Amino acid sequence: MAGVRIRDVAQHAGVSVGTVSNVLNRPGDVSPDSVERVNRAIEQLGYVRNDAARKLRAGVSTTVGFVVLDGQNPFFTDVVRGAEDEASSHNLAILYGNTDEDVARERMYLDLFEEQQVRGVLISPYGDIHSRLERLRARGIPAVLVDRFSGDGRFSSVSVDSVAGGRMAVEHLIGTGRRRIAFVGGPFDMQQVRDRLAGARVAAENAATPVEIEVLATEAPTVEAGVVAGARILARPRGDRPDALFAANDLVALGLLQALVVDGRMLVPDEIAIIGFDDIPFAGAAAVPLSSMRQPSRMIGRTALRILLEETADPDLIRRQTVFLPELVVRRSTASTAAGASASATPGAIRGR
Amino acid sequence: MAGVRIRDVAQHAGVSVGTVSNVLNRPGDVSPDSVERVNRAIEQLGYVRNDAARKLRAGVSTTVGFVVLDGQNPFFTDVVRGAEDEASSHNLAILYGNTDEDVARERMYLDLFEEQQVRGVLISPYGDIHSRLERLRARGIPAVLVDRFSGDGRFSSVSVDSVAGGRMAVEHLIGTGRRRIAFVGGPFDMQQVRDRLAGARVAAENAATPVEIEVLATEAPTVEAGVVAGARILARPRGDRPDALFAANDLVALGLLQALVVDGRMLVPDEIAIIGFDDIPFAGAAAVPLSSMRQPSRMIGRTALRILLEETADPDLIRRQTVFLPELVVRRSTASTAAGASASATPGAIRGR
DNA sequence: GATACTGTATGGAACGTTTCACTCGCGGTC
DNA sequence: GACCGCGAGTGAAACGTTCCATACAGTATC
Repeated sequence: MAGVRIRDVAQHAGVSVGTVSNVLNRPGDVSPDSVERVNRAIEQLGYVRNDAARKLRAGVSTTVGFVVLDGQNPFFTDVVRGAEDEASSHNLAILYGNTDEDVARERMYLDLFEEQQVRGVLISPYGDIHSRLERLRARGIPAVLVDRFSGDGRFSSVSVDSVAGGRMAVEHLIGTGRRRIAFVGGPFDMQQVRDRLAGARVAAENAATPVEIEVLATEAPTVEAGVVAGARILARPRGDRPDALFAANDLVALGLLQALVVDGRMLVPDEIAIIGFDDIPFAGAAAVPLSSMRQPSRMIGRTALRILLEETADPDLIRRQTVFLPELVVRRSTASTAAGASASATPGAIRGR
Repeated sequence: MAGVRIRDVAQHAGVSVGTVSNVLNRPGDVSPDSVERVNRAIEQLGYVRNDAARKLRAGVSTTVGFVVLDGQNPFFTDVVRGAEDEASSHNLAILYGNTDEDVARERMYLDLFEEQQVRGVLISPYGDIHSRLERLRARGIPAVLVDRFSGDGRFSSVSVDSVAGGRMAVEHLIGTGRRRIAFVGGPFDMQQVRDRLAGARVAAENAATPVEIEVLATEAPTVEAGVVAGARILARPRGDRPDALFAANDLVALGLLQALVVDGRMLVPDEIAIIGFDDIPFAGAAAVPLSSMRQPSRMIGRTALRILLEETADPDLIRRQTVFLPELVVRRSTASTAAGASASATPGAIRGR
């Protein structure tokens, strides 16, 4: 179809096929004169390297797979963006797969990527795929876990310290005077969800005055699930409601926010505070600007890809867990009740008429 | 590296290499008995097809490229999701590239995808790449434009009628009693931006009472640019401000919304109405829930991929432009001044205390 | 009984690159 | 002047599939 092969270039430039290949891959080993002639021929004929043949013979791939848990989540699109930046600087393309928390899809993409013989796989895992990843590695395809700590150290990982994040979030809530705190999120087979709750509990236990953490499980960490959970909270008698919500991520928090309106009156932050996790770009633009735990998402992507490349270069490289610390970003959704009046002074705060 | 090749499978199953290949590709042509034996051997040996070799020989690729203008924009992540769904049902993987409105990146990804010999390319173009795409097509790689109408019909395209959308948006604004309308967006070398403005002008001209459309150009269709534009509007004396803003997309609209707060008082919708475009999931969760023109984003992705596959099957297929009509979604950000009091009855509306 | 046909299965060529063992010329060294 | 080493280039094998021409056995047709 394409028509112009390396052989044509060689002929046109008056050199052998091998020399053209050398120009392409190790220009230093070829005389400047030949390099020049070959490059001109490539230019003139519009030659484009056939990656399939290259991959077949050299066994080296120019693509990296990225299996993402939730591609709609701005946090992940940021992570992907970081990985993409790093990848493009190495002339790699990204094979992208969105699992939407579906084990079957996850497996499908890993199969697909294995057939493709990608250079490596970045994955924010959902199901238990350790053995699947081991098999990939046995075939020379390393994997790096993204947004998940690899507890047993079998794989390198890049993540944020969710336990610390959970602790910081709840410490902040307690610091603003909240005492009846609920954790809203799920499913609990997601490591991050468990960790954030665990951190929350640590903060609760360490508090000077006793604090209880109630758990409101959601089916998924999505806006819709947040809305549902918010409605359930509203359905309770007033005195029985929590006075602060720690959402497993910003999507859930945004859903809660949407739901917590009674008779046109927004309960946040005066009756109920909300803090999310991720600090997605939309958190600050929400109905009530959302406090959140910021993750260095692009950096996570970049770092993960870099580690992946190091492991492709040396498969026996010792695994390492990279953990970033999240950063508390305070906005109006956790303004303390006492300071409620002064909240209107907060930039970007919204006071109704 | 992988180790187990089709030859091993053949040996293990006691058939020839050709037969295994037939089982893999045309199981109907092989006796049930052989199919069974081969499949068992594949299972036992853990054989995985080498896609590079397959692609090299058969000349058929199992990946599709998707070059996206702005991967952070939820509209595009939705479109990608739609394409991905369709792709995975054909056992295709998506090579993903985010150009971020950068001509160099755009070209880089097209080069990369050409080397990869993808089955086809889905692209929301930024620069002028018609000739580049023609060349791809000449090499057997068709392309379908996404979110952009192909005026000259050289390529198939899937998009939303931006002119109609712009018209509907401004008609709505006029219907709520606004008269001094500004269009906020840019850059104007983006087709969609131009079209939306053109539609807005049509609505303004058709209005019973004369309406002026002011144009506030932004550098990019982003939240940040929206914030900047909003600040510029605020800087004007009150009487000189528009009473309605039509933003080129929801990101810009969200930025405007963030900026339009004076002394803690939100000017939207009472003094200034805002309507966006795309109806991204976060539009409804914004500070003031955002009216917007909804695009069937997933459907756009699905459709584009389907058309692409049809064109790979028959390259001489006549090009076609698929255009969806956007849908007006009214929320609080365009509540009419007169009806302002009743706005609190709108579900999800937020009234301050 | 010869012929044609059908359903299966086979072996080997071909896809376009990379890589490796090799050749060739040339200048330097003993 | 024989030998060595080196830089530059060559030619052919190999990567793991797919596909095609072919073979073969069995059955239907005349």
